Amino acid sequence: MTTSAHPRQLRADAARNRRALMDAAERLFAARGLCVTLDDIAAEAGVNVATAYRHFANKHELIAASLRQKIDQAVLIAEEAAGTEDPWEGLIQFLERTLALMTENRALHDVFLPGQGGDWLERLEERMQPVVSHLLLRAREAGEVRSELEPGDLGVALQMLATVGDVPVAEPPALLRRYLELLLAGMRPSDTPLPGSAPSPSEVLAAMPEARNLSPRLRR
Amino acid sequence: MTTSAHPRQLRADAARNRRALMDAAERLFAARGLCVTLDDIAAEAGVNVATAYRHFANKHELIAASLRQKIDQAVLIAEEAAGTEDPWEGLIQFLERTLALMTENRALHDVFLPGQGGDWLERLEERMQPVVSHLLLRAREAGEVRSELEPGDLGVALQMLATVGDVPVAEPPALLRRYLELLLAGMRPSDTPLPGSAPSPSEVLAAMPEARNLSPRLRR
Amino acid sequence: MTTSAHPRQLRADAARNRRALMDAAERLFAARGLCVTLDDIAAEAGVNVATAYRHFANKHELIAASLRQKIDQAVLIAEEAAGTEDPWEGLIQFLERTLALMTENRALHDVFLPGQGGDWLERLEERMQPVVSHLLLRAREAGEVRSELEPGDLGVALQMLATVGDVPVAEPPALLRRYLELLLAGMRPSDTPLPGSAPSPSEVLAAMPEARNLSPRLRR
Amino acid sequence: MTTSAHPRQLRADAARNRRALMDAAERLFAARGLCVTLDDIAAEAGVNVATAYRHFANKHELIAASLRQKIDQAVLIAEEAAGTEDPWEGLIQFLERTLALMTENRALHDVFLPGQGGDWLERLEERMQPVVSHLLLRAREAGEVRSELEPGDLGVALQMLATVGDVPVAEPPALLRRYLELLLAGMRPSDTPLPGSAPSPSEVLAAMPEARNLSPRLRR
DNA sequence: TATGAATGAGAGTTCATTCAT
DNA sequence: AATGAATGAACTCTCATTCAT
Repeated sequence: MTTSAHPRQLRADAARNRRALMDAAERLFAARGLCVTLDDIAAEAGVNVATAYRHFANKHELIAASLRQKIDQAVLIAEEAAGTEDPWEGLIQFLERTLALMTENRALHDVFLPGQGGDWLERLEERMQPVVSHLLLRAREAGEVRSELEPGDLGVALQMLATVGDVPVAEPPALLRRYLELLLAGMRPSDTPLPGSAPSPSEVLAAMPEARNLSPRLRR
Repeated sequence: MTTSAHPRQLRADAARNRRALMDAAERLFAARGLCVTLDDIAAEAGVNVATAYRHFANKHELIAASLRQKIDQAVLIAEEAAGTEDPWEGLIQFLERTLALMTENRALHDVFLPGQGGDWLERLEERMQPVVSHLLLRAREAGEVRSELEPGDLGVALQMLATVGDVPVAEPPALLRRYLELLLAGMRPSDTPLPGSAPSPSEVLAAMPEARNLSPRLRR
Repeated sequence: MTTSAHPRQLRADAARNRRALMDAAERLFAARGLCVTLDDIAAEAGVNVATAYRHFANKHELIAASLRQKIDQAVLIAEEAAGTEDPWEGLIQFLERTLALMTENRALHDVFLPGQGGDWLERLEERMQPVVSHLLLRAREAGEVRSELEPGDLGVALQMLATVGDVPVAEPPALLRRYLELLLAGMRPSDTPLPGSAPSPSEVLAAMPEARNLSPRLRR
Repeated sequence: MTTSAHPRQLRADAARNRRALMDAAERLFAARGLCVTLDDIAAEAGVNVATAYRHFANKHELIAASLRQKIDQAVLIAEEAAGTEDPWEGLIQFLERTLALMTENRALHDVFLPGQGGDWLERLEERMQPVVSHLLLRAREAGEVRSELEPGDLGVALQMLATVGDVPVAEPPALLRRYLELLLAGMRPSDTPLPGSAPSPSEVLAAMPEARNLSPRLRR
């Protein structure tokens, strides 16, 4: 029922609509969370709901698309951080900027994802994994962080820090900085190694979504 | 009519139903979050929805009652931890057990709180604050943790760790343990002090609620 | 299921409760119309809803009982008016005082009555009919009113005037007086007789109820 | 979204549905009063409730729309009556035809009107006032009615007569005619003037509504 | 292809009435 | 006889999704 095999190139107006929808979704998700109505998003984009359904099979898909976009930015951030001279600074920069990206959009860390959207998660993993691994290995080899620290740990750290963004204080960035510092301190080499092992990147990703904030309707 | 003003003694069957409702609510909240419908809760409890409304003025009240219960347990945990010999062990025990409590019930960390229910939050703060302060001061004075660590930091740490509970791994407790250890390492005395300052306990509490997972209907 | 054949004499406390319920009903109906809940009435009376159901088979019965009471007063008013010296003054007095009774209680003229309650209507008719007839005949014979005026016309006149009570003016009685006077002027002997004929008293009574203001629930 | 802001041209099927809804509403309001449920109206119209909500923001809006329609007809009637040769006949025609309109639809005289809908009431007054004034002044100047009769009196007269429509007789029009005649007789010039003064038109209008027959839910 | 319109399946809440103590 | 508690059937309104133009 969906446009079987979208041609690579959309008609100009269709592409414009798609973009308008994604932008609207990003704005509204960021402002009001995932519970905004598709009607609202369509209205914000200046198109009809049905048009939204021509571009996205359902609300999940639109959310996924909105996130995918953010994720592209995240990959970029990681790559830039990996290009830094100092391994330790690179790590910090990666965490800080990714965090900023996440907290800009509340949808990004209380998000969704059931079943089918999974593919983009995997593609994310493919792209993210090598650069984050590199970022971390560099730091490990330079003796800046504990040797048992794994890429998955960084993902969890980001998730945990994103949580801090919900605390209503006057200076959110300062608060984030405080707990980032706390975690960084914990990551430093130590005599007592961390127990257990990090989750795999795909497990971390599966957590991010975690279906929070979806209306019951979508849980089914 | 409301929860608070209930007569001292309920009739046997009413008490049974009330208990069944709270248990059902706890189970479903824990399993599916706060977005479960009252119909579902009532069904799970084996009573009619209207019965739920006899016991709780509205959905908020039921949620509040369910949480209040958990919170009593949390206070107890903190008190027991404060009774421990070793300050460091006490801190660990407090964090571990509170965390277990929180992860048992997903409602507890994506919870709510609109308007009038606010009173119990404050009562929680009143009861929790002194014992947690004591717990932390002891550890600080014993030189076990950084001197700039404040009670609010423990609250944030709990929130962050609760997030970890959402990561879908085979051994959730092991994962929690890993990141608890990471945070504990970060809390140890250090030459580079943490920047900024901790949020006040009431800010931390206000974050816990954060209206996540409430059905849009209840957001109003 | 109802107390089959209530003994003439109720137990003292039962009688007290019945009275309390009727009084409460009268107060609340007068103040808020027939849409008040039985729970509210019971609460106002200081008893439980179930007690209300012991005394009255359903809400209709309570309403009926509440009205019956008013109607007894109406009969009394008619009898006193019939005892007046001047026929014309008697008529006026009857209309004025009955009107006052009706407007005191908004339930009385936007009231109800489905099926079974009908018996009291008939008993009302039996008692009211002769005295009103007498009141009117006297006035007709004295040449004070048109000869084609019938008892039913007075009923209709009362209904119409009661409507006036709903107009929100500073001086409701003055307004009533104005239209009473208008109707009285119309009732005076005239060369052009009124067309048609008056409804029978029972038709007038059936109109009074007229099921206005009953919640859909009761319409069934 | 609301009625008022509808695009000039509805699509054919939407217009059909809108019409069906208004017709159904008119039928059911006329037959059972304003307490009918939207579900019932939608069912009668052969559409889903949600469709009703697409056309009318809520029950109030539907009621208002239904009445507005009737009111347009009422203004037309008044204008035609004002165009009559004979002042007295014009007055009679106005009352008779308006009455017929009102009794056709019981919603019209036990109607409502909360808050924002108020504008149409005022617009009604603006349109109705001048023509009714003219109608009455003509008759007064021609010596056909008492000189103290005011426009507001006609409004009250209509309300009172509409009440008569509730009396369940074989020939309702004949009954109405009888009491119309009674009131007309009372309006004729007389030596004893009417006491008090007429309510203002807006007071009369405020009475028409009077929130009768609205389901408790809507009373809020 | 994009739109306006329609829809079914709830969600939260209320109330007349009945059951069990 | 009176109560506390329970209930089922509504009622208003919403939303993700599909149909028809």
